[in-house]
Amino acid sequence: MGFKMNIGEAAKKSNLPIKTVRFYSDIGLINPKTNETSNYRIFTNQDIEKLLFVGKARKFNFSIEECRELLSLYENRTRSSSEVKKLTLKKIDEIDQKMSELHSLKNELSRVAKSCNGDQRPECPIIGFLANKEN
Amino acid sequence: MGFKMNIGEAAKKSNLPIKTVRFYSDIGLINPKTNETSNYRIFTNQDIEKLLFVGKARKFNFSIEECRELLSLYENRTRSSSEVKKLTLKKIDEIDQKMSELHSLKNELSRVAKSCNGDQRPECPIIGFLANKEN
DNA sequence: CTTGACTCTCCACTTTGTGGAGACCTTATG
DNA sequence: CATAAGGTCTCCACAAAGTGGAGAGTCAAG
Repeated sequence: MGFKMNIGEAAKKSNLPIKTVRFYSDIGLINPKTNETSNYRIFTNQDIEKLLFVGKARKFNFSIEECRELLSLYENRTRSSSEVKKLTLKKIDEIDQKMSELHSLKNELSRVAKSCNGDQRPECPIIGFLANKEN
Repeated sequence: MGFKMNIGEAAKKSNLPIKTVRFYSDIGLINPKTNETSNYRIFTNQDIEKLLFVGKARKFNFSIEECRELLSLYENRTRSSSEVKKLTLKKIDEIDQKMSELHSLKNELSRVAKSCNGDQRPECPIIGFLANKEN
């Protein structure tokens, strides 16, 4: 029987807002026990581990559903590591995609921004560019 | 008096889904007239211009509220182009920020992915990495 | 007149939480 | 023991930017 704690301490230990911990509990990402009389959630160190895990994975752009998946891999250590790697490589791919999109976005915006003198006169090539049907 | 059309044609001409056009109309980004008897929205070529403008700006990561702002500059040509340029440069800054975030994200993920052999064995350094409190 | 295509409004759902209201529980203090 | 403070509960609403569907009304053609 490990250490038990309420949601406040769980939040502190996992570096997550209380609201977020409650949310993760609501959607079943973690399943803390409940004190039947007080209705308070009871967190174990295992729950904290999971919360830390999720907090980290979320920072790395894994979605909640992906976290759920990773969590099940995390819990079931008999599964192969290839599944985890697959998910991670997919994430890297998505990041690459996003980066190249942002790159061309920036190029186009920089181009029009450069062509705009940014003075008090009303003529603005940015507006013209955005209003143009073509391109 | 220019050409008038219903929402279906407006959507087609602006390359936006009908639902989206209706949504933009609901939030007052555009203000098509309404046929009082049929309750159908009536779009002019001016409205199409605006929709194209917004569609373009949205692609360039301008938020709806920014579009609203740009639209007012677009309508009021007496305003200075410096406001438009300011908004655009802010966008470019945000894109830079996002890109550097994604960059470090990718670096870390690539690092752990490389260290994972991705075979059938349960040991997985990615899981270990994500589960680690530190870092 | 009826059929089919089009449009209307209203509601729900998406994602990942955040904020608040009102009620309940626990602990400490007087 | 009573009360106050602080912690927790559930439920509802909101964020952005739409998307999907239900049920009803409209329009044009055959």
